[in-house]
Amino acid sequence: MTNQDIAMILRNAAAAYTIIDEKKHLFQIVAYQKAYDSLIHLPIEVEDALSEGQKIPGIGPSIESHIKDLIKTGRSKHFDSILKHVPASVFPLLDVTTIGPKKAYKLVTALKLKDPETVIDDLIKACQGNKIATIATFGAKSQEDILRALEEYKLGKTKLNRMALPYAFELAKKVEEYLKKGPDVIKVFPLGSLRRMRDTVGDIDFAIATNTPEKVIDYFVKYPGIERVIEKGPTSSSMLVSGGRQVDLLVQDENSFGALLQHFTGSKYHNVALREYALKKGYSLSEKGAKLLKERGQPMKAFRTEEEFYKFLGMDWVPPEMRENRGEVEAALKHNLPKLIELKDVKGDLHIHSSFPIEPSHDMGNDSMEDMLKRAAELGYEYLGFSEHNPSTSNHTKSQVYSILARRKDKIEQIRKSIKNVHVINLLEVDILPYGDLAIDDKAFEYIDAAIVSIHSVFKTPKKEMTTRVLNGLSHPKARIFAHPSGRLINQREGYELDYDRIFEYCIKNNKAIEINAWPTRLDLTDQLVFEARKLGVKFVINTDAHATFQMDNMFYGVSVARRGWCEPKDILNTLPYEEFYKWLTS
DNA sequence: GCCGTTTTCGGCCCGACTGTTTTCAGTCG
Repeated sequence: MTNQDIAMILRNAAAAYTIIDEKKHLFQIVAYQKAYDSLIHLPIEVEDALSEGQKIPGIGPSIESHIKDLIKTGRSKHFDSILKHVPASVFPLLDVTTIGPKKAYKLVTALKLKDPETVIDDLIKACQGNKIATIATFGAKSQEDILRALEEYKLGKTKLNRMALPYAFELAKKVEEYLKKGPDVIKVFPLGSLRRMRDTVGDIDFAIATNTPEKVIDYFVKYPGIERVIEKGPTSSSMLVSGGRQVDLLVQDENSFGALLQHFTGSKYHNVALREYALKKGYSLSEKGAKLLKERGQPMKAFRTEEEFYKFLGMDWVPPEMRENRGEVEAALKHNLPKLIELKDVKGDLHIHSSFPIEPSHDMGNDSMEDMLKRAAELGYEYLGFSEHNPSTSNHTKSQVYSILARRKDKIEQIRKSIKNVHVINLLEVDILPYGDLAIDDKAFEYIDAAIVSIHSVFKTPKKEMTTRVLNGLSHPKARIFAHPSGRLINQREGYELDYDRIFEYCIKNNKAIEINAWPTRLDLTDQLVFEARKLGVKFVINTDAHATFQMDNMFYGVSVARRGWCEPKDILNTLPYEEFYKWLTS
């Protein structure tokens, strides 16, 4: 049973309780939803976490015992007894936007839809047959809305569908440019998971400071790429834009804009933690500001900036990337938040594919070493590491591999003489083969300073063997960096399975680094695992894996992953000056 | 059912928008 499977059972149990008796089960519902969220974001398998006695947020003794039943037997008496009160056809509808547990239940019971496999299509037919409008509390308009939601669901717009961060960035940029030109727009900020730099983003959220909200919202829904208005009120609005993506807008005056920024940046659980803390201090927080609870009629305390908002609570300002309720609230109260790494701290990029004709095992870079170095200088780097893929071993004899690498070494020596403003490091991205051998032999290693090692084949290897494979690959003295460790491609490919605890332990013990790969659809290692690894003391290198000069600008995505993992400069080896970094690399 | 920020017992965020209602329920973020 996967984390996802178990999470869905928790979500369904919460929905079932909502249907059965929401008031009676209010706090179990919240608890199950929290546990669901926690499992969805858990970077390792829940089975492993529990068997090692790891604490998972939102999972206490009761839920833990039910999960253990599920893992052991595939069933849980407890969840079965909750779920049996509700037709199974309710649950698929929960992924459809605008449909929650209550509506789903009303619909499937009123229409006698029993089959979870066909419930979506059955409901579409019911809408087309005008069967919804006659159900109590439904009407013609809600029938129309449900039909549209179902059709959009069929096209891929579900509650779970999220886009990779870089696509969200591109879309947000377009909308932001439009919004900035709006009437009476004082400030525009993209917020939500985009501002927190999550690897995937659901909706694109914006906040605008203005003194004429109606005008701004009218302007918002005239966006040229709009498909339809989802909702439109006096202070907020949502629209669907082409491509089926949702853009949300909140609007507020400048004087209380700080609270709005804070609110709309989230995350939900960060905000809940803040508000629960404030309640104990006697204040109720919202996007409007802070209200003193005991003195009714008192004006709302407004905040112009986020800094003022946090300061009011006795907290330091929390960088958006940290707002996931992973302990940042406590740290901000104690004034000991980490001083997170920033883009300007990065002094070099070590994973660069140039167009040097290395006749590689995989793809080649587009631009010359000289061009890549020119860009490195513009970015203010002290050093750049070339890490082309190793020469293909199926198309070359060993001696051909040596001679290619010898030519490459000569080329690098030559460049080192002519280009003095950036230090050049002679690396190579070497495949870890299915049984853990590296793709090139010891003699070939003599032509390079050190190697990045990574997996590019046979992804479906069982966890234990995959872990051994990686550790074998890393055991070579010149193998110093484990690149894109999970192999995942966002929305395209799940990563392979690894025993990360063993990998992290090995890296710490043997002075190896884990790469944070900044390739926009990789963002690998993932931020949750960076968070765990950093706590243990793992060191990282942030690399772009650039195959062209412009891709070297992706470094900020990698820095964001590191920031979400609470990394400070000391955790990231390529913040070291050249001499120190090179010393580590070749030690 | 979870959790520890005045708490191991007694709390549990807050508000906007829509549709079908004549005062509210449901969904969302």
